[in-house]
Amino acid sequence: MSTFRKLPEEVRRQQILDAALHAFSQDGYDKVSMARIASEAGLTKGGLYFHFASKEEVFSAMVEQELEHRWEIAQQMAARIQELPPLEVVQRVLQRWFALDDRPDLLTPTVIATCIEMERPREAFRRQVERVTDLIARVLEPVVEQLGLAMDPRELAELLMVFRVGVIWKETTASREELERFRAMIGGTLARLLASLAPAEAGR
Amino acid sequence: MSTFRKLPEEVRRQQILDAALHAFSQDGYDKVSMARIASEAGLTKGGLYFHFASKEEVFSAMVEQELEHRWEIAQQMAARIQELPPLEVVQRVLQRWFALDDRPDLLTPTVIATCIEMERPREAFRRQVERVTDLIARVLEPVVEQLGLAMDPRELAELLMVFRVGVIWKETTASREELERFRAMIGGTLARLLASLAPAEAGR
DNA sequence: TTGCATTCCGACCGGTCGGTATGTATGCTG
DNA sequence: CAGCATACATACCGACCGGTCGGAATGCAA
Repeated sequence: MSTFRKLPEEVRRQQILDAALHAFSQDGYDKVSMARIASEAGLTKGGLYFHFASKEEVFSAMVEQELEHRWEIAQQMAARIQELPPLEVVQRVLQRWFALDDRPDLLTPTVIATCIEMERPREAFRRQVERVTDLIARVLEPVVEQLGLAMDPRELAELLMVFRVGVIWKETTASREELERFRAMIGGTLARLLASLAPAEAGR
Repeated sequence: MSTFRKLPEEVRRQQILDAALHAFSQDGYDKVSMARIASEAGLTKGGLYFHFASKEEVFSAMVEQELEHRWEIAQQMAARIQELPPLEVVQRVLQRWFALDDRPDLLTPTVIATCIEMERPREAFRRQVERVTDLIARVLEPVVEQLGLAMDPRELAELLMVFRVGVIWKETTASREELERFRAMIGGTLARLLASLAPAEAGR
C-alpha cells in the first residue's frame, strides 16, 4: 500500500542505531522490541532484519559505535583540558569525564548490566575503560610532575574513575541536595589527598 | 498422578524465596520464569501463585528478605569489628562489608538494575544503603576520635562506601591480578588519606 | 469416616517476541 | 523501456511467558 523510500545503506544503518540507542537507553534491552526499534527508525521489523542479523547484533553495534563516539569526545576533552592549571585539571576530570551531556544517557544501570552479560559489548566496555583510564593517566602525567605528587599517574587515574563511578552510583538513588553534598565530600577528600601527596605542605 | 506434599505456609514461602534468590542472582529478572522458580522450589507455577500474587512480588519479597538478612549480619560484624585496633577497623570495613561470601551473590549488576527500576526494591535498597552507612559511621566514630581525625565519621563512612562500590565495579571486568593491584591501590590511598587527617604526622 | 478448608497440579489463555518467508516496490543499468 | 539486484512491507510461525481456573489431592477436625 504505502510506498517507502530507498536509502543508502549507511544512512539506514545509522537511523537504526540511533533509534536503538534511544530506545535501549530509555527502557533497557529486554523491554525494547525489534518492532519498536524498526518503527522509531522509520521502517518495519522485516526491513530491519535486512540490515542486522539479530537483536544482539543491533545492541552490540550500537554500544560499540556509541563508545567510539564518546572516545573521540574524550580525546578532544583531553586536549582542551591539558591547558588548564594543574589542580583544575583534576577537578574537571572528576566532574565531567563520563558526563557527556549532549548524548542520550547510555550509562543506564540496565544497559551496563546487559553489556556485562553479552560477549561483544563486554569486551568493548572493557577496552573503553582501559583506554579512557590510560588517557586520563596521560593527562595527569604533567600535573603529577608539576605538583611533585608522590603517586603514579595511572593509579591516580584509576582513583578518579572510582570516584566517578561512586558519583554515578549515588545519582541513581540520592536526591539533588544529597548528591551535591556528596560531590562536595568527594571533592574535599580529593583535595586533601592531593595536598598530602605534595612534597612540601601545601595546606592553605 | 504424582502426589505432592502439603507444607506449612512459612516453609513453602521460604523455599520459594530461596529458589528466587538463587535463580534471579544467577540469570537476572527477565530471563527467569515463574515456572523455573516454582520448579526449583519443588512445586509448579499454579501452586506458586497461591503464595505470591505476581512475579514482581516474588522479586520484591526476595530482595527485602535478603537485604534484611544482610543487615543482621552487618550488625553482628559491627559488634565484632569495634573491638579491633582503630586502623584495622577501617580496613575491615573496606574489605568485607558488602562481601558476605556465605550467601549467593545478590549484588549482580542485573539484579541491582532491576531493583532501581522497581518501586519496592528501590525503596528497600535506598533504606539499606542509608542504614548501613549510618552503621559504619557509628563504628567509625570511636576510631575517628581515638585517632583524632579531622573528618566527620558519617562522611568517612560514605567515602568507604564509594571505595567499596568501586571495587565491586572493578570485579565485573578486571582479572584477578588486576583486581588485587587495584585493591592495594585503594588501601594505600585510604591509608595516606587517614594519615593526612591525623593531627600530628603518624607516618611510619 | 465424613466433611471441609487449605494447598497444589495441569491445562489453558491472551499476548508478545525474535525471527522468517514471500512478495513487491524501488531505482540503477543497459 | 526491460531486466535485475536491492531494500523494503506484510503476514506469519513457533516458542515462551505471566497469569488464571477448575478440579483434585491433602491433612485436619468432628
